[in-house]
Amino acid sequence: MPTPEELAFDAAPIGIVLTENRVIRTCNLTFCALTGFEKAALINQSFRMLYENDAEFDRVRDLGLMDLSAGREYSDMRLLRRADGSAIWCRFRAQALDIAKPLARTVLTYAKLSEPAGHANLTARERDVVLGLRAGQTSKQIAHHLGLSSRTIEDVRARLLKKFEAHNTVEMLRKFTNLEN
Amino acid sequence: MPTPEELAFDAAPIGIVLTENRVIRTCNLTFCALTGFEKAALINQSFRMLYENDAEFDRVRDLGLMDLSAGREYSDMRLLRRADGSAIWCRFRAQALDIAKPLARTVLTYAKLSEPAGHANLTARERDVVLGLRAGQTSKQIAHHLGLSSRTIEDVRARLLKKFEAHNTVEMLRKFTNLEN
DNA sequence: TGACAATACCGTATAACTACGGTACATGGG
DNA sequence: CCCATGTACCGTAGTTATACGGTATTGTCA
Repeated sequence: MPTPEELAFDAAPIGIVLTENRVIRTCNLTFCALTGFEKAALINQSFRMLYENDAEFDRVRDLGLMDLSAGREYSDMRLLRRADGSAIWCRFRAQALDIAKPLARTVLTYAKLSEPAGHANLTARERDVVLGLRAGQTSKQIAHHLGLSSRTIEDVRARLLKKFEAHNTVEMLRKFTNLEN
Repeated sequence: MPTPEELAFDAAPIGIVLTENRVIRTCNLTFCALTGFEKAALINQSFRMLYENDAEFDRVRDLGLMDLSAGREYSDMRLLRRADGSAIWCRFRAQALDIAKPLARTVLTYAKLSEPAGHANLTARERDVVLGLRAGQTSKQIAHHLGLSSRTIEDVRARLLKKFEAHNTVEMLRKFTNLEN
């Protein structure tokens, strides 16, 4: 009988790995499915097995150390080597448990990159403006907040109205909220 | 003394939530930090508390049902409401534990959208080409595989060389691998 | 040597996003 | 009634990515 935490860990929509000094201590089923390895083939193995060669393995080590040592998460796009030798693009995230010894215990997540991202694929600027609109700000207020011309905000708003096939902001925000109809 | 799975669950670089019929059964510390709520304030509460209003809550329910019922993960970009009333943009992912009853037990993940994404911010097309190059394919072979002109692949390769400040493919792939120097 | 590959340029073209200028019109509140 | 706001157009301009055409040079391998 698994605990709720174990359930969530194993069935999470992304791959999760706990490493100790770059040795895999545990991983979830999603990570096994991503890599194509059995869980037993991963546990207590060096992460080296998921890299092409020693050089690659050595170089990635120092990659996010600065962020991890500062308690920040580290993230990049990288390839995950699968059991059959193929590789898939993933969004990689890492978080250190002890910022004094970042590699002593690290939690890594791998999420397959799908890119089209589905329904509302908003740009960073569009997300800025949606945030302002939801807060009830006028174009001029949003513009001031972002250091832009209010004219530009109106352009972004027009693009948002078009993307959501809405005729006014209220309708757009409603359609945004349910992301469908 | 937490198990390795509990450690990985709590310290994962993304927020993880287990819901049962849209009631939060458990979540990790990262999700608490994202929302600004204490864990005790979230457990056994309806997910409703993380939405602006009932209408929004009702509408998002059916959003990814088709994917979840098919055993696929569902993913979109959405806002997460925080305890202080502010909202942050997240990459949202959902996976059903039982595809017959998708909402009975669902694991949700929330990852803050940072966008610049760090070091090598490759486009989908650039990732296609990197995959081919790593497999030792020539431009013509990659082009054929992607249904494009080999000339276009050469353009993408040129862009990759520029992005990585490399003078040839081998150097580029080396710099790509360690994502730094 | 001759074919093929990679690199390095030249050019064109389209699309999306960003950012700004102007004008016009409707609507609602002080 | 005026002014602010939102919506809807017109325009320009720059960037990036995509996709393709050409040519030229170098280098390697059979």
